[in-house]
Amino acid sequence: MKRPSFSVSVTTASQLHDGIDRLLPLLRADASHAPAARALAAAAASLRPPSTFLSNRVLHLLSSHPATLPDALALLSSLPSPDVCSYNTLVAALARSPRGLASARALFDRMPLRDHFSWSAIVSAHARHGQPRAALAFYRRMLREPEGSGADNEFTASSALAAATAARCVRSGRELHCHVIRRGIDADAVVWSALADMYAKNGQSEEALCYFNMFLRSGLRPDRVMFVGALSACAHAGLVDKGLEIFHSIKDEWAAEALFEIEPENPATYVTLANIYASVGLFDEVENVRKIMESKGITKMPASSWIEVGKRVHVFLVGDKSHPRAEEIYALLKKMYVKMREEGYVADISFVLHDVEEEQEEQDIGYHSERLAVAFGIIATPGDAPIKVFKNLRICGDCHATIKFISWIVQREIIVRDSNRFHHFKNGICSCRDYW
DNA sequence: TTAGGGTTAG
Repeated sequence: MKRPSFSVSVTTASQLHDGIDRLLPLLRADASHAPAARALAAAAASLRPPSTFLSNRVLHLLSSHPATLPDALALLSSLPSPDVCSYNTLVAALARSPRGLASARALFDRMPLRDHFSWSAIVSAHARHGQPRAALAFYRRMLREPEGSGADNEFTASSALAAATAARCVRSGRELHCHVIRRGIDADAVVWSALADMYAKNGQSEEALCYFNMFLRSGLRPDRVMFVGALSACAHAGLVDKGLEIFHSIKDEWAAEALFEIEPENPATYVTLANIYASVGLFDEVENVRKIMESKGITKMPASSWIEVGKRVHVFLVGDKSHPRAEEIYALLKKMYVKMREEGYVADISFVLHDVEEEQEEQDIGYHSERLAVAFGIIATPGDAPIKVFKNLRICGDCHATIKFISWIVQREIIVRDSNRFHHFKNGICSCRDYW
């Protein structure tokens, strides 16, 4: 396979910055870009006047792959007075490398000054390298030091929580949880994930799932780490149904996003995604999808249904009242709904995308175009003829259930051809047997 | 004015 090529022929600072931006992802993925990174570093070193910002970015570049990490260390020791940011870059890079903990620690100890970046790097370094108690000790030391109390934030706290979990130290974990609340740094997605993981492993699955719900309530999309936490909470507590529900929502989210790669211009792609968001209560995301469609000028075809009566085609939209016999149509549907309720039927409003009051939702769904067409068919055609309705989009689940019911009440055969297939409704049963 | 730090089953 052809590799993206990269050549260095840069002179100005802005060109060097641009070069770093382009080279960083390449080097991360592939050590064969190491020579290019070294050439860029050499060019940056010869730049006059020297720039601290640029040399720190070069440090970041070189430390992004184990192959050039020694170059980064050499560069650091060649700098006359490396600032706190230069040190932090290397401490974090060493902490990421498999055997770099001792060197990270040595460098941390040598630092003339430390800030919250330094502390979170050293705490997470120990947690990551299987030394959670040392990580907690660093966190406590940080809180004691004059420079350290200001360094206590979401980053250090999430590392400390993970360390308490790894150390199986329930008491430290609880203390940290209280501490985080007192400090007001508990409104953070990564802290939530760390807390969820901690409670899942403490055997408090309900508590763990609270954090998953926090993601949903706050309109944030749970990321892969949160999903892992929520699923393992379910696994530990034997919450099979809840676990499956979460699992399916992941699979649906992944599939819908893959659709954008394949068919970014197809309105159905957006509608599918919006439906999935709506089904898990992420109404902010539903609204976002709508806005994206609007900004791209992608419009969804409005749903319409039609029926041929007396050599004329009668077309209906949702909530349509323009038909001359609209009053009779709505009266008939209302009568049907009363009967349905008597039979214990409850409208399934999950098919409505908007986050509005429930009653309004029931009304929206109650007058979908296919029902209007079916109702018109009942009042406008003789009692023994089948009612044939067409719809440009797929029939909705609640309409499907309703038309089944209507076919039973009025004892008429109703045929609905939607964008996917034919549905033959007779005696309260559909030919698709509810599978379509 | 920039840049550097966090959470993870099986």
